Amino acid sequence: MPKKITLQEVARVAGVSRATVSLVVRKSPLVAAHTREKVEQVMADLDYVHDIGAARLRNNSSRTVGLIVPNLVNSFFTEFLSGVDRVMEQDDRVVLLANSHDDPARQDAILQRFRGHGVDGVILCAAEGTDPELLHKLQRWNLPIVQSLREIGKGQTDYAGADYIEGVGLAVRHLVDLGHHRIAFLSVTALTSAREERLVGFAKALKQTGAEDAGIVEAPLTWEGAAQSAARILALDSRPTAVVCFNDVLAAGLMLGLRQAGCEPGRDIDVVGLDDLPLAQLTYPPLTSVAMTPDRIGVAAAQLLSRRLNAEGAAIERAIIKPQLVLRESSGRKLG
Amino acid sequence: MPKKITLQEVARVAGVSRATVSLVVRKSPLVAAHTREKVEQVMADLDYVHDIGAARLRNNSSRTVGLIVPNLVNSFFTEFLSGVDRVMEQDDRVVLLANSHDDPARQDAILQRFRGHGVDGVILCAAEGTDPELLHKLQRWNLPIVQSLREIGKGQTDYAGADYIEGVGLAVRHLVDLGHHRIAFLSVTALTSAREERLVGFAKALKQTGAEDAGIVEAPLTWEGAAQSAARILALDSRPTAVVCFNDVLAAGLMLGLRQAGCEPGRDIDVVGLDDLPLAQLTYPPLTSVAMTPDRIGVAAAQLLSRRLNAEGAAIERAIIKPQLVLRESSGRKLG
DNA sequence: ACCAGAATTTAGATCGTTCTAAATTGGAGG
DNA sequence: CCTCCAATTTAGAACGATCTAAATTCTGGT
Repeated sequence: MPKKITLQEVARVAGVSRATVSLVVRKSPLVAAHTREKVEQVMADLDYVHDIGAARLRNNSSRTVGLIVPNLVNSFFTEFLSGVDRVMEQDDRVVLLANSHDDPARQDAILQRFRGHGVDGVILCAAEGTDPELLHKLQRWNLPIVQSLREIGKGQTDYAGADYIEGVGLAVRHLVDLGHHRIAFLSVTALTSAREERLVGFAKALKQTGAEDAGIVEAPLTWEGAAQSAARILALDSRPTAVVCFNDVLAAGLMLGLRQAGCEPGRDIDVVGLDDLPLAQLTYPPLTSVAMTPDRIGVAAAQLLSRRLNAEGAAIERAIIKPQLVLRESSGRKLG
Repeated sequence: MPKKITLQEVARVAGVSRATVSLVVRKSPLVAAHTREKVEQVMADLDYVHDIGAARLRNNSSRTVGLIVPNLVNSFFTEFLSGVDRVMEQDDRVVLLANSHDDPARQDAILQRFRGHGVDGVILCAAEGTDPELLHKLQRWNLPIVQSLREIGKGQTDYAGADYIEGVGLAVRHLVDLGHHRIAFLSVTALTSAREERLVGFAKALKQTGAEDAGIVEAPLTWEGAAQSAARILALDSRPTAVVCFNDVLAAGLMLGLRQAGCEPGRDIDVVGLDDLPLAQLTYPPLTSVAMTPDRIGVAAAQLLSRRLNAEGAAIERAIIKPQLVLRESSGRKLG
């Protein structure tokens, strides 16, 4: 087993001091051009790798960030993840990924683990039921944090998210434009800021347009759950002519359930989803949805974190991505 | 800014030496019960966090593994990822995630970055076109590696994957059982072991069952590409009565394209996918698919890596997950 | 040739841990 | 009370980098 190549070793071969090699590694302008060249040559020859862990010990920057998501099966989060990764790679940082499974205890454990690994900062999509006290703890730990997609302790940290109030508004206004009056909302049982925001958006849009709230039905966040909720939606006192759904997965499940109940989505009842995941194009009928571009949110979150890592005391900032309505066939036939 | 709590500090407060605290942290049986208790109390009081980076510097184990995937939008990979993460969390390791975007150069850069961060090992889903020489490089670097889902240099490293030969076989046999004779295969353009394996499986299954190869059509790995390939499939010399698809995304796209061409999947032509992603349940008609349980593959890959990290010189091992046919409505009506 | 000041280079301490080898403590047996 | 051995505890040197402050080498101007 050949021994590890260290700064020391490179220095010896290049005939300079450790400190000089260190400067070269960090691309300091202090070192003379010809020395730099020689050292770089030697580094290449010896296949030297800069040990970032050792460096962090001294200078306190691990070029590492933690990312905590509540879930890895929903492609909304994975697209988000993809956006984060892209920016971090560009920034030459590495992403430590962890899945909280929407469990605050697990989330705590993950944060401790990340702390132990010396991450420079964390992007957090808070687990359902997270105690807002967590933010103070992070502050005490001096761990820079950006929240995303879900927010606890509104406005206390940087935040990147989508404008779901506007998103639901787009959906409702679209339906009203088509002539709908009685609109239902298919929500979820999980208590997150994501849910609250959409409900607020729904109420607001109804008031704005004068449409009638045909009822809010809750389902677990799976397509099966949504399929089962179809019956409950069809049984609402004032039967809705259109349904806005918490997200595309629920919308897809709902359409399945509706069709099983003999009610054809897009003809007998209109359905609109939120998020515009790829699957929205593959359902039958293709699903009208409001695009939330999770990858762009991921990019925004990553940029917010980079900014904060570079400028310690920067003011708290929010990046809210504007949603966009994407018309497909689950809604759109003009009504009477 | 309160100064960082270190072993030294804990030792001072507890009235013991640094070394003793270190032993407590690592749960060594050497330390006396009452000392251990006192030290643990102090650690809790001071909110001490074990600096794993510093530890690694001395003992060479970072409790960190790298995971490289070629893609983060395909939910096959994210379920895989989810499985890996679960095992690693249990094992108290942290996952460094990176996306190679199927680009070998980027993949190289990622490996260098991981090396700099001192990962204990890597799980690699090799990018398309990766030079098999890479394996030797990794060996020289002394970096333990497990390949998964895609394999370069067959049999040279641990590998976890699905049995796509058998998977395609299940699909074909199912179709033949239904009475199909002329079966086409919708493949992809990307040159990976994943593709080769399926083509082998297709050829083998045809021979086995005596069914006729109605043609192999290639599409880019997107549902749009697959939709466009529908026309080409319908125009094959010997028009197929059933199509087996590279994966569910292509199958879903294909069904869309077929329907646009006035050909109803599940009635006029049967379609079978591979992978059984969640979306297979949401397409119309619901897609018959062969379940590859990517999360289980992820679990297997993670376990292989753990094993290797614990036992340096272990023999090379392969974990091949058995596929399972899931019947839905895109195939199944008995033919003449 | 000499000197000030800029441009480079460097020695040595330090980051927070673990390792090695040795020191200390405590009991049992004589 | 002393000896010996096992059970604990510890001092001090690593690990591979960066920082500080000081030393050295270059300049050009006189």
